[in-house]
Amino acid sequence: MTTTKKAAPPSERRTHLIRLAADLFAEKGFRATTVREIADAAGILSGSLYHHFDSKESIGDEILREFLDDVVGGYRSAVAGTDDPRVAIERMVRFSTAALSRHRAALTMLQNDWAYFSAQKRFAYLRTAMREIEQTWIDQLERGKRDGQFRADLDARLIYRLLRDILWIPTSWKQSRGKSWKTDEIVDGLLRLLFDGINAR
Amino acid sequence: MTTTKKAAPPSERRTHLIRLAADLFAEKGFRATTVREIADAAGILSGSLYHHFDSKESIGDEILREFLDDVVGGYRSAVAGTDDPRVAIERMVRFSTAALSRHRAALTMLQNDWAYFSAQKRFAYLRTAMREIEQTWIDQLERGKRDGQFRADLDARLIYRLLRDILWIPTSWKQSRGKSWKTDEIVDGLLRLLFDGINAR
DNA sequence: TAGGACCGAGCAAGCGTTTGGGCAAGTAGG
DNA sequence: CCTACTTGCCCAAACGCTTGCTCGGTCCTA
Repeated sequence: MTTTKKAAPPSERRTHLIRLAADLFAEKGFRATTVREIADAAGILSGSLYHHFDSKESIGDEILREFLDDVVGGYRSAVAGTDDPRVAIERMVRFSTAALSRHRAALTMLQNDWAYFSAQKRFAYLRTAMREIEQTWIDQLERGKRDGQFRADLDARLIYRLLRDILWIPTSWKQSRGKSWKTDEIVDGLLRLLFDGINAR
Repeated sequence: MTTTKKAAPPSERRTHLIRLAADLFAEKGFRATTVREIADAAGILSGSLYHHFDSKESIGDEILREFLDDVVGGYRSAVAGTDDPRVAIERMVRFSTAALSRHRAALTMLQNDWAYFSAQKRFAYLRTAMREIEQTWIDQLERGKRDGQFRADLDARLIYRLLRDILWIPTSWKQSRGKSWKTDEIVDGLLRLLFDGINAR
């Protein structure tokens, strides 16, 4: 026996089911979504899901992995091409908003059910990836301080923490009734706020 | 029969139980916390809780009401004393961070279980209060624009949305391992970021 | 005729809640 | 001072329902 029991053969149907599940996770969170709801969305019975997945957690696992791979890869290439921290940060901000809207489900899951996931060994890679992401941000902020481009009294870690959480805020606005902003408007407003603040002059 | 069945007599024990429940809600959210966990924390059986409350929702209701009363009242008196929008906003920011750390449970509940609560008539006051809060912020921001104190191209509603979510971010950092910031550091960093951005000069 | 996709029915565990009763501390009445 | 009754708090056991998941069998397609 050299193979694992169920290594996740990526059939077309399976991929579609994950997308359906992700849509539900994006709105209600992971724990608050039931397997029966997922099955309903797919037009099958809940038990039939287990022909494709060996557990509900496996679905969540795949969604989270895809998200983190995307983000980590994007950040690496964002800082690769330049040594101007302001440029790098703007790239990271723009990439983040795009990536986050691509992975709304992962975001909601991390926000609502972080305690649930991070407590399991199976999801240890969450912490690993988060650490690399944090380091990338801090490196750029510190570099900007040394260059004299950013304020010298800046607490890089504090700013990172704020930014990290700020960046994924607009993602949760998608279905807000009334006027809604385009992604460009949001990211521009955000960048302006980040670099210059709200003061005139 | 002229009185309601169970109008919530505020006994001492009852108040204590609410506090215990709030601590759990603050860490796991409302739906993810079970009545048995609350009872365990109090050293009693789950059924015994129903001597004090008629439902789990009633506990949540009381926590949310207290929070919103606090915030709405605080904002009213924050804008009352001055007609300088920059002063008013700084007051609101400082008051918010204080209030939010006083009501961590309510915050987590609104963040994790907003869809659950806002769908029920019983919690209609949530939307009402939120609307007043939003209007208060927007009024001050618009006033600052007219004064020429804030950038004229500022989207007040967008900035409010960002601020609202940004402000309650640090509250979720309470038990972050490693270095943790004092509330003053956070709010100062936040105010600096808000007004001036991260750029030098 | 073999295999992938699904059904139908059900399981154990966990959920919020109900019910009936026990036990101690107070408060009258004789 | 003893008794009877109320009141506040809690236990023990269970209810009906939902949860994630299992399993044998059936259908369709190739």
